[in-house]
Amino acid sequence: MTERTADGDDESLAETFWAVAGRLRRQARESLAPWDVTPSQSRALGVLARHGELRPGAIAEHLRIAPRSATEVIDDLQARGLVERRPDPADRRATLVALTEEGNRVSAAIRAARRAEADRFFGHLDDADRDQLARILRTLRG
Amino acid sequence: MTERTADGDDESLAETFWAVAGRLRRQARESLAPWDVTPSQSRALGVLARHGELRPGAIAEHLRIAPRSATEVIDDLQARGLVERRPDPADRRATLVALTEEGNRVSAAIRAARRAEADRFFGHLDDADRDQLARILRTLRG
DNA sequence: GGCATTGCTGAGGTTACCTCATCATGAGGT
DNA sequence: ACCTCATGATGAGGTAACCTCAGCAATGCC
Repeated sequence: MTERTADGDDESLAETFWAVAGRLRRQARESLAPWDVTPSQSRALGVLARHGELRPGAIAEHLRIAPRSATEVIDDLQARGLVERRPDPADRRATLVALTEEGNRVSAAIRAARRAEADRFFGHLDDADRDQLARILRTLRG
Repeated sequence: MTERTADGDDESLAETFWAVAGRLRRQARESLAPWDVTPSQSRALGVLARHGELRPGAIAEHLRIAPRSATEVIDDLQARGLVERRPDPADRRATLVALTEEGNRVSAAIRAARRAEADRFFGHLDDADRDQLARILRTLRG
């Protein structure tokens, strides 16, 4: 049985997975607090930092969320002055989203913080386990 | 580079982890649809099925959420007739939550469905990888 | 009998998603 | 030129799953 403080409930892989997800989510939120940026916003910043200016639809694909949801994230980032929208010269229906100066700065800072956070979180694992985990997760990501 | 359909964004472990979480969440929701039960409700049912009647606070601990949040989940389950509350004879402040007949039936059915879902999801992995993953996640769960 | 503590819940808020409808533009046919 | 369908973004509105903070009743302790 091995009851400890808040359980050993283990059971399914999924169960354990969600427990870990919760922990990670809390920690991510906390580690991003200094910039007043939520986890999903920081993911969007990451995509922009890596790929340069993109259309909302493309951002949605990268984040694997619905286009409408990307609009929302972009709205928030724009409100914080971290990104700006400009018309796409190639298609007047479309919009291009790009990091602002500030967005670049914050994005870089966050990148560092996220790395530290990840180290703190995944640091309990040795290198071999971290590699295993990465490989297995990539398989599951589909 | 290896751009495919919706990216290879890989980057951090955390990033990949969330992508997997999203997929798992969607699939869980879908596989529970026949019973009109949400994932978190099904987790609560699981706890009750495993431990028998419990107080809301204890359920919260098992689920690793705030007590107030457990109240909410229990409300929903009660509204669907899957659990019932009764006064705790040992402490009149407290309440005991127990599965109803229906709750037992549904809980069993869901247990099966969840297993099938997990097989579908984690089935892409061979046994060794599944074990690795379980072990590593348990480490991270803390 | 006071007094802090515990167990639960009301009120209200947040995050991160979703679908569906709408509107402008673009691309293709006739 | 015109009509039609597809596409890009967004408005409106909804949901799940959490949270905190405040309040009430019952307990435990001195």
